[in-house]
Amino acid sequence: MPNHRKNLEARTRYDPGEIEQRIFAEWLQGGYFHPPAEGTPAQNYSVAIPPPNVTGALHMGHALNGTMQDALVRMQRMRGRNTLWLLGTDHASIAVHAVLEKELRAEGTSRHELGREAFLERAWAWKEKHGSQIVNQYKRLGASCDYERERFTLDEGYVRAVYRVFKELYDKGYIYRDNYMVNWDIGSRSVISDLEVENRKVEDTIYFIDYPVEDSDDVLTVATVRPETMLADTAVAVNPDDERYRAFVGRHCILPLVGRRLPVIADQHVDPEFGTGALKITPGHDPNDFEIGRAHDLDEITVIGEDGRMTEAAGERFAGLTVAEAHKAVVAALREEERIRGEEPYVHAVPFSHRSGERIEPLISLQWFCRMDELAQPAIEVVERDEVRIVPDQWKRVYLDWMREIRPWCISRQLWWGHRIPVWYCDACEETYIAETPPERCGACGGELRQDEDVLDTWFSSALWPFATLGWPDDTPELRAFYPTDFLTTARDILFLWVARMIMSGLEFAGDIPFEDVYVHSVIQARDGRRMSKSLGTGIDPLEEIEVHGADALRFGLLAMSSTQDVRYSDAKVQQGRDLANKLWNASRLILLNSDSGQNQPGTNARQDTNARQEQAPVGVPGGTAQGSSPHPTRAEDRWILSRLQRAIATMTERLEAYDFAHAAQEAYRFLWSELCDWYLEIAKPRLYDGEKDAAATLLGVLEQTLALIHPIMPFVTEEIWSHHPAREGHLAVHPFPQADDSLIDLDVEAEVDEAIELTRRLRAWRELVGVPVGSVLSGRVEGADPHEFVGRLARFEFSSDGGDPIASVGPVEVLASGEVDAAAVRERIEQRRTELRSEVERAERKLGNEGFVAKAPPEVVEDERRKLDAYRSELEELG
RNA sequence: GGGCGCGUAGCUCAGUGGGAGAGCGCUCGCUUCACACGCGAGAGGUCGCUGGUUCGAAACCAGCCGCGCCCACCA
Repeated sequence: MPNHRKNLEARTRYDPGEIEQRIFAEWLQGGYFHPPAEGTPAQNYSVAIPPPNVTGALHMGHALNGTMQDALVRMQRMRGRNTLWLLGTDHASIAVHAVLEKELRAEGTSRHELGREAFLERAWAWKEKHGSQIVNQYKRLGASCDYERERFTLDEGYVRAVYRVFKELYDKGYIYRDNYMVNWDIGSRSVISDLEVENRKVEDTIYFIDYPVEDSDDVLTVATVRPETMLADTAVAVNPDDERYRAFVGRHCILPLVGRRLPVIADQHVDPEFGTGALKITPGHDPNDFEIGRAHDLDEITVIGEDGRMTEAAGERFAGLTVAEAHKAVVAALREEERIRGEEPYVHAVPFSHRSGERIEPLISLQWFCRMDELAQPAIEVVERDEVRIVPDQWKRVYLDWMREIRPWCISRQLWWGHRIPVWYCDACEETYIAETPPERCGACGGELRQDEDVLDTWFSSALWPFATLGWPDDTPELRAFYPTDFLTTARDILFLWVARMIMSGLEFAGDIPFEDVYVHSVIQARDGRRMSKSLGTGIDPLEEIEVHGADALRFGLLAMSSTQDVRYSDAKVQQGRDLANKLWNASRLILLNSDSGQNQPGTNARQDTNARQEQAPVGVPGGTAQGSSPHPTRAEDRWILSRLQRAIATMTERLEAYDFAHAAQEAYRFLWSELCDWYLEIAKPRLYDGEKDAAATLLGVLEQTLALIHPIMPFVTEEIWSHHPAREGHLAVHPFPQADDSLIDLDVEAEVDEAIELTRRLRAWRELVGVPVGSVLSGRVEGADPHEFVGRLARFEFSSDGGDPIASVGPVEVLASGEVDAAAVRERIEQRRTELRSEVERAERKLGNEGFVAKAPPEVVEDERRKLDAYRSELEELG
């Protein structure tokens, strides 16, 4: 592959655009992401991706979430585990309706005009055309999902799973149908669950309205922010202990504008301190009043319809008006009758639809519900016992608090795209059938059956994701091999909507927890700290970032900026990732282009003699602990880098396993940049140029391990470089992941080389501080053995024991006078150093003079302080 | 109303009991044969405020100020 080789020689910049797509295709072709359904869940590693909406485009949340999963999945795959990362999409009822109904509106029609069947045809056509978009975008990110096992929540098999679950829950008595107070979303013309409601602060006006008491001149004044709902009032309630109203309980008010007799009832729920202490009761349009109404067996009147307009029951003056119009009209009418005693501005929380953004209309409606208490109990216990571990654990309590207060879940939706409720009604004899497959005719009377019009809440099917995707309810090889999965990554916003429900359904239907760990990651905000959102225009497109900086750069950046708390998107971190990829590329060029035996001239030795190269190359030791041909080199610096590499491997592995991605990324950066490139490569360069085999072997071994170590977070650049490595046998994606080898950690050698590095640093700093020209070589004298060779080379010093006048000392080095050194600057520097040392000595003396410190601090801390003091004193003494 | 989190260098964030850190930005100097997406050297911080615990507090405790989020049927 001469061209391949030439690329390495010619390109001084890593160019992700050229290679990412090619490499991804190679991975797919290798079949690495498509594991056989063999082995046990304990042996295997599996993750189910949080399924993105079919309508979706990859956003930063996906990118972060996907990168985290990919990093862990790749690490486990490299460790040789049979690894499945299951991918698929969610049918997302409401989102698809939003897209299609917008189209229809633009065409001047509506879904109701079109009809259910034609609408669904259109929805499927839309899905076929656009549904693969987001899947392809995950590929751009480098996500190593099993693209051959892609699932969709409306797949035939998945629908069977949903129907099975519905029927079982119904048979157990958990699912039921009831007329109940629901959150009606005017925007989507459907009921939504409590979790899809978002409370916002709203400035309203609170009106104080006089309700005359029957057969008297008395009035009861009630307070309300929604006067239009008074048309549906069926009682007035007061607190039973409220002396002011005790006499009125049992009497009646006359409802203004309507004339209805309203019983005055006593109920604990009424707060005597709030408003007037008298509460108008509207069971049809207020959740609180609904409860009171049911407790007191009050009439439930509906004056607001599902279309958001006033119904006939509102009376002919108001029927047909929108709620807002009715509000004004009722207030005007009450004014006319002089019933309004007062009004005040009032700020309070008002429910809005999370989806459509419209104000929720609470009303009574016939819907399907699922009782949750019994399902919740085991799901509470597994989290209490940490069988499902929620990380970080503050979210454990949030989960438990919510689960312990769980309420029935309204699962029906007045939409068409989704799982149609598997219930059939016989109009002739009023029989009801709940079945997994549609029954032919009514078993009782032989009459025609009509299926329920509604579909299930999308989250009802998402709740089954970890096992339904593996083939449940059938006993499939996939299910046996990969369930339960290992972990789930998610942002906190779907902890209740999705995570809790998966745990409940996993335990109930698949007989086990769906995953062992739940990692709750940060939310990435826009650069200015606002929420990233399409509607605000604050979104940052991950694909654009990939286009500009490369997938590895984005991946590194996202991991590096991630946290357990919200963080602002950091362009700097993505650039850091890009720079790191480039650094790795160039460091690799240095190593690879100079590690062939014989010719070392970069650019002139496009050798094709691969056999020869392999002979001298460090062959990967089986098991993936390749360390070069000589795992225990004799030179200190070689042993130093190997020792440091083991630490980097250990740290990075540990951080990844702890879901601490930011520190894992930082460790990769630190090791590669600061230790390998800044020091070791500079130290080893001359030996590399000289064709010294030990140096080349060490470097090739370190490179191999470094590439493998970093591959989980930056898969593309590492794979590309690996393709140039002489030890390469297959793709890095399935290369053994490095394991820290403690036998290579050498504390003595680390201390020795660190000391030499520190000396180099000090000499360089000293030169700059006293203004020595960059190019000039200074003379230095050292007592005893010379420092390591690289100290003089990198700091531009020549050491000898010959004579000469010392003009300054830097550590163990006496700097000898020369024309390059300005004596005045040196004196100034010495004075500066003296000041530094004096303050250090003073600080240490003060600390050691504190009796409490010496008596109570741990001895090693005190000892450490003494050592430092001695060192400062002796240096000060040397300076005179 | 209840709960959670945050306030550290100009910016974005680490650091949870023993001398304040990173990246970016800034200053100075370098066309050093891997990389200017680079190399070397620097400047920059009363760790929100007030009290307390401790020999020792950015860290632990209490209160306050500011910001954010979640849950909640006071109309």
